[in-house]
Amino acid sequence: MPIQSSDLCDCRLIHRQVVEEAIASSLAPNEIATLAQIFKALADETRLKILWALGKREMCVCDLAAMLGLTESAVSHQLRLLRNLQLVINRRDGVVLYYRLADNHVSQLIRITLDHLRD
Amino acid sequence: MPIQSSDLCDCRLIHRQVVEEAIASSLAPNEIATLAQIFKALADETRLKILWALGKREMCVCDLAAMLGLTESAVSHQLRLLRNLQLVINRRDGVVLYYRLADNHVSQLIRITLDHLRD
DNA sequence: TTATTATTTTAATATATGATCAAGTATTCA
DNA sequence: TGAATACTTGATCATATATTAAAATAATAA
Repeated sequence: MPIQSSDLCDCRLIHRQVVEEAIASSLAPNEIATLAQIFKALADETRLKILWALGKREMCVCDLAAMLGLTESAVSHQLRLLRNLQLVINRRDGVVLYYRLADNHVSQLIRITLDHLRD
Repeated sequence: MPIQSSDLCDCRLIHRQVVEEAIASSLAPNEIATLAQIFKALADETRLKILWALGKREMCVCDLAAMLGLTESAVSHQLRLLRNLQLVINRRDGVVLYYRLADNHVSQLIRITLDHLRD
């Protein structure tokens, strides 16, 4: 089914083949969605600070709240988001929940991006 | 100036030293801000698709709009955001503006993140 | 100059998001 | 059992964001 310029935008389609190739080599919808989710998780200063801190050692919610100067509730909400994306996991010791990174992928991503910024 | 638990959160400060070390090894505010900005740019499906496509070749606004099934205006708004962050640059050829990636850092980031997702 | 095309910009709107407050749950210990 | 502690959850509010529509710019060609 050929691309109809009228379907696509209100200007003349300048480079039809370029558009077709771009569509052909585009990422799968679920890949785009997952990528966006991961980057969204990193696109907030509070979550970045949490992830950076957990990259060094595990911490409980109260410690994170103290570090960030936020309520435990605010931190807990963010941790839930990170938990749902399986970026962090926790272990319980009595009443205390200790959070840590699920793996080192996120740490790596932050570090790589930092390196890019710094030059 | 020592950390006062009353300043920090409404629970007892469980691991004072952990908090102090976390604060000491935290990223600079401007680094956090810039990181968040970069990840925000990547945290949107439209912008991801644009960046992915521009990673292969330069494209004009109309082509991108056609590829995405969006208005040129919507694409132009996103391109301005990416331009402001110096992630993309453009060149003019007559009436047409061709956009391309400013460098390959962003492409790398997306590729690295994709690799992480895939395993 | 005037018309046309490609793009940008401004304003408006609808949705998403982050923090707070208040209430609820889970675990420990007296 | 009941109080205290650590944390979670749900509701609310204010702000941020993505898209659209309409008007404005910029370059070209007639």
